[in-house]
Amino acid sequence: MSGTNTHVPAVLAHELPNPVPRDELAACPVNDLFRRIGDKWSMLLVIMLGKRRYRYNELHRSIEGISQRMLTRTLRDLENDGLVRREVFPTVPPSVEYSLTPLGESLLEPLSALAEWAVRNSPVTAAPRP
Amino acid sequence: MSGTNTHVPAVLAHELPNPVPRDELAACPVNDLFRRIGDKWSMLLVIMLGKRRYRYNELHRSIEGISQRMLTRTLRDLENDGLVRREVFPTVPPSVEYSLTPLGESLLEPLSALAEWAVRNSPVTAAPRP
DNA sequence: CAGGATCCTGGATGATACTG
DNA sequence: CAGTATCATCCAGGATCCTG
Repeated sequence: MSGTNTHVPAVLAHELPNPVPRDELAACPVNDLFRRIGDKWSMLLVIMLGKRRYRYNELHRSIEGISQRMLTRTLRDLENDGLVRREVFPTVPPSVEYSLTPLGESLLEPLSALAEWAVRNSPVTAAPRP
Repeated sequence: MSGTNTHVPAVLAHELPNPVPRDELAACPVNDLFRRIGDKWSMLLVIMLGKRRYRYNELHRSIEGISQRMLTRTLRDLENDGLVRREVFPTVPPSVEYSLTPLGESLLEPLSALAEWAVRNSPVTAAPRP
């Protein structure tokens, strides 16, 4: 992380064109990242897999409220994004293990900065939205 | 705690109960933060207001594709979350200026860590999703 | 066990028109 | 200028049933 902080990172401080075109918006790595892991379950899965590897039904049982459909879809997306590794063991019945890739592990670090901020300011931002 | 974990933040490394109950999920500051700024426009607005203060229509013109409805709603939400300050000047016609609160400014910092990660790994994660 | 296939709904977002 | 109000739309996500 940056010791001497230039608050705004280069990509963000970088002059935004005026008006900000839709393509530019879609191309922004930060917005892109958020669109990928900003959904309902991605973050939680990255966090859980950051602790240890899990099997499919293990995740399904562990996360109350997630549907099979969404668990599968989210894992597939994370896999396509290179954050999660899926390993199939040809046993009978089959078993599949999920874990973080090195890229996924590396994401935990900047996530921690955001997490710490969120924790530190949770009293402030805890107010429910209308 | 089951181990020494350098990169996983306390709140994340913290033992997740099994199964993870919905309340716990909703109460997680990180998930909560993402639910607040993880929408389509919040991030961009925080970033833009991190550079300078803007007036309403100035934002409207600057951000191609945003509707008045969403601009207003997003600004209101950010204001309620204490990230954005709204100042009304009783001129005729009225003018309203938006800027970041100190809290909003402080968010730019951890955001930068995430942004740097996103930029550094954008080639990897740039693959379009199906 | 680890999914795939379908159907369906609510909430997020957009479009448009109007106003103090 | 800075919004509000209303209607329309779209899709993430859930529920359910099925299978190699």
